[in-house]
Amino acid sequence: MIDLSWGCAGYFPPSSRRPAIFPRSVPKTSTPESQYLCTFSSTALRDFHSIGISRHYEAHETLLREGLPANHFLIICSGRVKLTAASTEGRLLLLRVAGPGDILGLSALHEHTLYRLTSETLAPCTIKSIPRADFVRFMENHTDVSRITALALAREYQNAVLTARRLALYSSAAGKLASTLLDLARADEYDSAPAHTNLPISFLMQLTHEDLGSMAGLTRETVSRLLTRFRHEGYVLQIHDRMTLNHPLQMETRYC
Amino acid sequence: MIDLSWGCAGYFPPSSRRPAIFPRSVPKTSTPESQYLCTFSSTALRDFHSIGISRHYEAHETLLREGLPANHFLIICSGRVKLTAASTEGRLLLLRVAGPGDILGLSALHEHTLYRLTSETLAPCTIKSIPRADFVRFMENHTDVSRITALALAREYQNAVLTARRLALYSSAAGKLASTLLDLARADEYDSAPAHTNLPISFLMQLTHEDLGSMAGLTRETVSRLLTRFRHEGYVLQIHDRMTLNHPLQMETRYC
DNA sequence: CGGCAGTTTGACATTTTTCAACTCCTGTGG
DNA sequence: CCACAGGAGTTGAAAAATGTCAAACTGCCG
Repeated sequence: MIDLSWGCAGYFPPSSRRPAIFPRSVPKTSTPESQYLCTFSSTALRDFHSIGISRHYEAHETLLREGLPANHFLIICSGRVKLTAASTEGRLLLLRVAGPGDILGLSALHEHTLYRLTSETLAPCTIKSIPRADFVRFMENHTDVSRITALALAREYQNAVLTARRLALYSSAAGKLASTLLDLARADEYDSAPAHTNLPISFLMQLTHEDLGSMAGLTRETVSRLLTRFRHEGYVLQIHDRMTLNHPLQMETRYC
Repeated sequence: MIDLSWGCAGYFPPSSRRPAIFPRSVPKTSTPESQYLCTFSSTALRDFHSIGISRHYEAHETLLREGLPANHFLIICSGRVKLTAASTEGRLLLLRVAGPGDILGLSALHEHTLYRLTSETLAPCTIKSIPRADFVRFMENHTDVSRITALALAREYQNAVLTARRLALYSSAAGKLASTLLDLARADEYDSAPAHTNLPISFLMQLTHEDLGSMAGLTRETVSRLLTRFRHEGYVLQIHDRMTLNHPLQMETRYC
């Protein structure tokens, strides 16, 4: 019998006052070709529960810290985790918000390296921690785990490239913010559909202006100003936590 | 007998007038634990030559193009390749210069995706092209290939994160350029040594100001101005193609 | 020698950051 | 129940920095 106590159910606690949950939808169908560790699609993963230690974390706890030796992999079973990099002066870069099935500490694939990102829970989380050596052995014994890990890494890589792109290529603040919003919306709405339609996209915006600034490389005030501008221009409609991008394509061609 | 025609010798053609080669030193010792496909350390790689097609490329040819379907992996056997992303207005982001042993097109790990970067030869190159499906099968049959690919991906990931960090966290142009130079120097000098000493670091700077600008997210003119400033302040010494960072640590704390 | 690619420098314009003040909302504790 | 503190969002004005445009300089190669 497969241990499902790691179940990656789609349930998330009601959003607290402090926003900060950016929901990436859980894969709709758990196909046999699943890309996520916690979905247990493969028989090879049956002994997944035999390694590592699972733990529950409260919101706003730090899991990994940038600069410390990378000796563990963490697998998110439930909850949301913020991945950031910090500068000495307190400036932050928010790379992404990870969810169930995501693997943290992938830097640890290389021996004797340091974590490059800090990860911090946004909501209560269940997270499995696996020592580097164990996970590497686990990977080598199970082709599937290997594949799933590679895919996770590839996702992280793509995301990092996208972030770098955004920061470097869009010289204007408006471009950076617009591209950030579009990425968030598309990541949320379609988890796989690549088609860029011009239909309005609606999604739960649970990041603060400050968080958005950290993603786009802007200050809080600039984000605020730009959002009101986008609103006036009809690109953005926001009701409470729900943000709608009315003309995604126009917005993209106009600013990006 | 192992086919060594893919040999990743450390030979690079004399630098052409147009600089642009950023030499990352080839791993000094080919340990049994080698991290590079082309070193043939593993017996499992003996049939590496049986798949894919090898080809020679001249300088300034385009190998992969951003936005096209990702259906091949390329493995650099010799030469240098520039990885860039472009915006619609012609702005460029130079993510890194890849060398022998590096794998291009890693986006292709996910099915039905597009290349996210354009790769372009900087010098004459020998490059092996492997269709997606073949390489994936190859990976699944050989644990070592799988491991090496994962490590390559992890390197790309780290690099992308570093780039994003640089672009987002160092708000001043000086910070961005300084960090770029430090990264280049350290990647060149020590391929593995993580120790950040304060000894002068000297390396072959074969990137144009424009290339540097593309890495740091700055314009050519700004790079020029900053370099003269660094020179006056004694941080940088440049004789022809050889650049020396005299006080790496001071430079880092001063600007980064 | 001419031409080209890369570099340097100046003046200027534009943009975003910075600093500061103010509002709104929520959760807490008296 | 109310007052208050604190986080988040908004807005304004001024400052600082980089981007833009333009022109001249350098060294190399044919």
